[in-house]
Amino acid sequence: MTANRDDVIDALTGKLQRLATLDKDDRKAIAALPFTTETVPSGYPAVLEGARPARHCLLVDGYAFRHRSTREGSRQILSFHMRGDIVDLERLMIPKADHGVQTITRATIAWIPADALGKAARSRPAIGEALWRDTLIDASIFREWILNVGRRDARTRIAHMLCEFVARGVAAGLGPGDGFELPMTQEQVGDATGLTAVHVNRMLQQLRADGVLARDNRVDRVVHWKQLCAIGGFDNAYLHAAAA
Amino acid sequence: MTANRDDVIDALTGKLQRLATLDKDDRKAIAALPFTTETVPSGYPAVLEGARPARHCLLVDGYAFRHRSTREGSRQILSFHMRGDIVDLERLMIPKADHGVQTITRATIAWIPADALGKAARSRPAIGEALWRDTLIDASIFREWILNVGRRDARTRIAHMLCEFVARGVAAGLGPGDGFELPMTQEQVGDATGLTAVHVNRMLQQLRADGVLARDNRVDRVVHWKQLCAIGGFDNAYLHAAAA
DNA sequence: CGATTGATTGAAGGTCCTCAACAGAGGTGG
DNA sequence: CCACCTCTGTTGAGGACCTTCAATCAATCG
Repeated sequence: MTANRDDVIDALTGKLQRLATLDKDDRKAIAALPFTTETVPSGYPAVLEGARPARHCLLVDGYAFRHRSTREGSRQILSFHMRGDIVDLERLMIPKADHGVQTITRATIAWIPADALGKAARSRPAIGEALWRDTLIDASIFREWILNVGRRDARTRIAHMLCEFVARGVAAGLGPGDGFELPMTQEQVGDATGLTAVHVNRMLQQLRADGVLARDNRVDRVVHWKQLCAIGGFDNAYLHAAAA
Repeated sequence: MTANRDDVIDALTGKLQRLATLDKDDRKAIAALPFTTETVPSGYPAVLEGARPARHCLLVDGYAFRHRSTREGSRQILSFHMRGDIVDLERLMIPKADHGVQTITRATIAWIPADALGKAARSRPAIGEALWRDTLIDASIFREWILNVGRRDARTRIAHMLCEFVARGVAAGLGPGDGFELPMTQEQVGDATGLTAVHVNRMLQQLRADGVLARDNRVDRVVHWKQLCAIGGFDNAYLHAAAA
């Protein structure tokens, strides 16, 4: 959990080279990026809705999510994030945050000054391309979530969301699919899927009974990822090989 | 409905200059873009899911939507589109279409070769910026739809979706908010909101009884946009002034 | 002019929500 | 070091929102 400089650069380089072909100078430009690191507890509001921070939030360790709320105050989680993700990349072009970011677990964050990242994107085309592609894959994931929340029943919906989470975690090098630990609470699963925590609880119990999840030590793990994908109707094409 | 060259350039320039400051050379580059136009009937599948077309689809007249389906075949509409929208911009960076595009009404389409658009985006930074910003606003709209489908009840949800549609139509210069004509069928409203056509029908009748919509000649119109926004809890901030 | 599309209505039912209570783990403060 | 509180998960009962199925009607289309 300690944040050394190499680890931060590794996280970012690893992510970007999955998105575009980087040459030596691109890597140098990434390694030259200024940043400051910070370790924060779970539930930490890294970006506030409506703010205009002049820095970007790179997640180096731990998990986070983006969220928005209705007028009445019910919360919707929009995406989950993990190592290597810049959780507020859209502010390269849109200064005002239209949603918040919060950590799920204790997390290590690297703050990158907005102008430095923007400059890298502009001066190194491959970096700009990687970042743009990242935002486009983000959008593709949002589209899948609209489908997920709009048209799948609770069990399928939860399974699908978890499959994506694992697929992206595997791509980020956080471990194999089978055995992957799920860090989010049942309430967070509910907020991500448009369900109540109570109903999520009952569906997770079904998934455990089906043998695709297992809970021990107060933590759920995926024990049969392939079957979970089958239950969720998960097809990773929409991740566009950013999580192959 | 006839597609003359100026009208196409107008549609695209009008859209892009809402997204970035364009100078004379930028405008020239836009005006120099090659394209072919086509007028297609309603229900025309402009882009097929899974295809890799080498051209972009600029909507010059009429309406369209993007859609995805679950394994079981239920369809979800992901966004609506209108004059000036390039409905498949993400393929600048992502070659394979992960969703389809279909017209709602008879429509005029301008097909722009992918390499020409990509070249314009790269050689003219302001154009690249406008296009990137457009995709990011797109993503912001997707996020709002996740919230809409996940956390609002049927009546509010439909009202919100219609408010956005009108707001974007007004921004595109298609008319004033009050009196704005809704071109989509009730089934399409259902597919966009994750509801059945039957329930949409009942909710629309409520909205008519509330005096915010009126149907005549088999077409619904918004007659009290401001109140519709109030019902839908609509706040246009997430459109980021692309539709002020 | 039959067939199709879109809108409408009614009845019945199911998925998911709301409300409520409780248990266990962990953290906190006296 | 224990009492207390909070957070997360769990269970049960009842109900509401929305779906499903079905039939009808008007308008458009080939």
